Amino acid sequence: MIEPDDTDRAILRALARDAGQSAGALGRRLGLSQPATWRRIRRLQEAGVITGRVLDLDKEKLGFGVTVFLGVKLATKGRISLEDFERAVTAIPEVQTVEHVLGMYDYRLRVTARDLADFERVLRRRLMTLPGVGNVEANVLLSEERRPGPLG
Amino acid sequence: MIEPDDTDRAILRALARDAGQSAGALGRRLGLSQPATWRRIRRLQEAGVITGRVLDLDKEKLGFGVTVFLGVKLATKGRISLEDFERAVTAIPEVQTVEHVLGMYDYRLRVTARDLADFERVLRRRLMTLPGVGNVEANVLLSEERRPGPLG
DNA sequence: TGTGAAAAAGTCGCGAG
DNA sequence: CTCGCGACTTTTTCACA
Repeated sequence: MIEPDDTDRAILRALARDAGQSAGALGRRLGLSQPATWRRIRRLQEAGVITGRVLDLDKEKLGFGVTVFLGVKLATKGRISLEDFERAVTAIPEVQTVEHVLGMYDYRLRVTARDLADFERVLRRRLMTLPGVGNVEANVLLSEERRPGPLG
Repeated sequence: MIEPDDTDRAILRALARDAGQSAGALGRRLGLSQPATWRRIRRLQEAGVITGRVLDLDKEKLGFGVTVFLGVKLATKGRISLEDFERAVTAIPEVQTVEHVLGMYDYRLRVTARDLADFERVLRRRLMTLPGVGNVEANVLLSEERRPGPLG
């Protein structure tokens, strides 16, 4: 575990809001020179704290208006079963996120489809036929708000 | 809804993998000139398809080793109740994501804490006291894999 | 759309605190 | 060990064909 100081935290906080801003503008706001700011960002990258920059896309405008969360309970839970399930679910392009969890479900999936008819197709032909699936529960996404998190 | 062509989709696909790469390098790979690539990116931004660039952080290295998903069922579901709940939950810094969903639960929350003891504190003092909460179900995150999604 | 150029940002080395 | 300064490189951004 790494120990970023307050300045690093301020940088992460700012970049978490908008990763597109320049190190110079950020440094000016923090009273730091551009190279110093840039060096800290790179240090955070090399330390593995920043693992990457990702695009935030409006999926509705791309024609994917339906997002469904699936809670999956496996029927058989040997090690082979877990690996089989993960390999099979990873091959489904509509699955955006695979979360292995502890609790009422074994896996939680985030699935994106063009519409409900498209989702039904994915559900019936790909998801329900996944190896080892016991019970499946679905929640349709109405709206979502992402927040900075504890370090923000 | 927007109609991006194949080139736009290739750009989005590439940027979804790594939003940090330059328009020039991307254009070279796609056989497009640098300004043309950049103009397409900016057009996608202005069209609202690209809503932002976000940092991908390793929360464990920042001392937040525990992520828990909460499924929340409200006891009372009037419009006022929803707004009260959303306002209260948004004020909790440990809550990273608030998803309003349809199904077995009314809301799904992604909560980050330093460890299980810290999570218990948040759960007892902040989450269980949220207005209108009926039933709460928790899943502890073991591992997570994000995939490019349908357009990737 | 491509080409070429200006402006801005990123990158590295050096000396100071 | 980190900062700031200056030079150098790359990228972004714009004007024009």
